[in-house]
Amino acid sequence: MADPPVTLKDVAALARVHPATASRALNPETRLLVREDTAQRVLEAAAELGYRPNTVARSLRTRRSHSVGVLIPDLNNPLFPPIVRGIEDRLGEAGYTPLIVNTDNDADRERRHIETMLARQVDGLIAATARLDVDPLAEAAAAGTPIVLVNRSFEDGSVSAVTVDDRQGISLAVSHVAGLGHRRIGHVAGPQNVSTGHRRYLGFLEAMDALGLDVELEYVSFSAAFTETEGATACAAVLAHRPRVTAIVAANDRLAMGCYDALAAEGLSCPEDVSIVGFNDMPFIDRLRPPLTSVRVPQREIGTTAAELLLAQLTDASEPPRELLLEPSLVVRASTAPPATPP
Amino acid sequence: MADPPVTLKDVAALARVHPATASRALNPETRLLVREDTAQRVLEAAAELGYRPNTVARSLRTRRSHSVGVLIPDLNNPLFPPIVRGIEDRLGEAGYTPLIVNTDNDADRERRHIETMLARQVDGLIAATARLDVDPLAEAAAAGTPIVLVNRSFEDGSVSAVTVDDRQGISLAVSHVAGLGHRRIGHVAGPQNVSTGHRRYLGFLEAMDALGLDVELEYVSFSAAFTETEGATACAAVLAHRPRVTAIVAANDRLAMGCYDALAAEGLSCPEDVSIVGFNDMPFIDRLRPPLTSVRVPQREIGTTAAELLLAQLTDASEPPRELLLEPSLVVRASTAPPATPP
DNA sequence: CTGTTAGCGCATTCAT
DNA sequence: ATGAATGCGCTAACAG
Repeated sequence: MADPPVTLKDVAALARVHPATASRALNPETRLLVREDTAQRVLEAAAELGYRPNTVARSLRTRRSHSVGVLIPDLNNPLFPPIVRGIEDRLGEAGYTPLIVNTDNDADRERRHIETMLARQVDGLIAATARLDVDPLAEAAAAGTPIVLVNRSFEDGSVSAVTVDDRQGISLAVSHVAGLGHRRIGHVAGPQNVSTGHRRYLGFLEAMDALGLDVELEYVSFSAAFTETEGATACAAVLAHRPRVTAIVAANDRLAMGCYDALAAEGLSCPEDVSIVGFNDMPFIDRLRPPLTSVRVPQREIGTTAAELLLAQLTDASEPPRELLLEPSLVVRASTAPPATPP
Repeated sequence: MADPPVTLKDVAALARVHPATASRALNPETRLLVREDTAQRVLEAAAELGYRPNTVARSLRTRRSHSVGVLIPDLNNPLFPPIVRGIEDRLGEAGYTPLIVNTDNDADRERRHIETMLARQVDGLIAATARLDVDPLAEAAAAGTPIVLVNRSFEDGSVSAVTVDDRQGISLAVSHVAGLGHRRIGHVAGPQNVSTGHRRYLGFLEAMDALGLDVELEYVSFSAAFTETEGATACAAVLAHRPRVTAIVAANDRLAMGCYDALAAEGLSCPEDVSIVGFNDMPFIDRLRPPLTSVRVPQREIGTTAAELLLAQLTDASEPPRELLLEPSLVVRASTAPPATPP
């Protein structure tokens, strides 16, 4: 059942060498220090015994765990799994293991998780959490832990970050509906204490301005969370204003779904009465009625890029922090159409 | 920047005790062995220095990593994140950390991941992977690693498992449409080399039989994967047969979505011409047109239960393997209705 | 109740 | 090219 695990010493004994030699032979980095044939003997002995190096012991000795903490708000949000996959795949290539946790964007949870991760001697952190107020991460960063932020950044640029160009994304959305002929364009904004919510709101103002369109304050409504019900509430507020908007850019897909609900409640239809654009291009969003036009973000690439940045820092501690901006794109579907002209 | 980390020895020195005493004072389990006031002194010293126990060193000494490997086919499949959350939350309460990996149901990937996890000295494994053929897990089980299977089980019952009662789930679906008056009921089955696909197919045959309904072989079509396109293909095959089915039970929601496509391609509508039932009750499936009737699986509970079973084994090695069957339920929405009676 | 001693498995000096 | 010695940080067994 549970045989005593095979250790380096066992391998060394079978190969009739000193454990130190076995260690050198087994480690690709140091194999050249060992004579070819003895190295071979060690390898064979290891294979025969089914030797599996004890990563824990190695970490204790080398002070590198080859593990990375990954902080995610909530894996149930379909936005994150692809990012996590990207991180996992890239880290895996480099021999690193991710420790994935959900923080629910809760400062306490986040702090506890960071604490246990540091106790587990993670070599670095990748954080996709989005609080702008309280921030346990900043402490870890200050303590010298290599960190890469995802979808957000620190004001002072002291920490590496990979973000999507939210402003450009919103600009794509606004330009699209403007190009269809819409002039009264509303915005169902996300919560402003979340970085994406805030940036997309700013992006909306900018984009409208750049196109020479006026932003009616009544055409902008803020939601308290990225949920359908919040989206519906905010959208209803926008729809109440006259003359009514003919297009709404939502700060994300779930808010956009809420917009669908609000339209339905008003007896309006999309895109005939109001065009809707979402953000994120969630899985299955193309199966809504109507299929949602949405800004696509390169989620997997976000993950691989973040891992890449972190690996660079882990490999070379002198690597300076870098901020990368990834490009979104627009996926046009059936929720947007030219505005109806009064008969 | 990177101060030398605070060790137990530092704490002991400040508290003017031996490191072993400090260790005892810091560990809740052994604190009672230390006099109240000295324990207090140690705690204060630890707090003052910001001591953080080195989990790696502890693991090496105690031979317990307090970590658990979690093998998931693919986090992008919305079925799994809730399960993972359940696992994470329950394990976390007990002081365990999950190591989550995606296997893509690929035997090689799975084997590699298991290998690195064992090298990292995980105390046990939770596996939600579903291959019925090749199986790297069995080896680990044989080697004495505590394992809990999710959504599948070994034939011999030698390993703990928590599964959903697929047969009952399908039975709920079949009974529902039968209760609406349907008699010609089809099944878009999943791949038969995946446990859920196979069990749901058997469940369909059983349920039909139990209701005294005949299974026309032409009303059953097997898909090669749980995807929309496969579902559409399989569904088209079923629809081709005359007299046409009036209801279809799909082996999961994505296949059901494919059924929607196939119906649309035939100019048929749901539920007027054909009722459709899915399985899993995926997020946002209620927002399809029509909202899909589906068998709901208690995903989070699957996770917590699996964690519970594993913790029991970790706490007491003599704990025998147990197989738990969780109950699904039916969520009725608008994709099912009584069959149309010919005018 | 506390100090002493020892060693978990490994990688890295330093000798030879 | 290999062996010997040492210690990463911690906890368990044994004294006292």
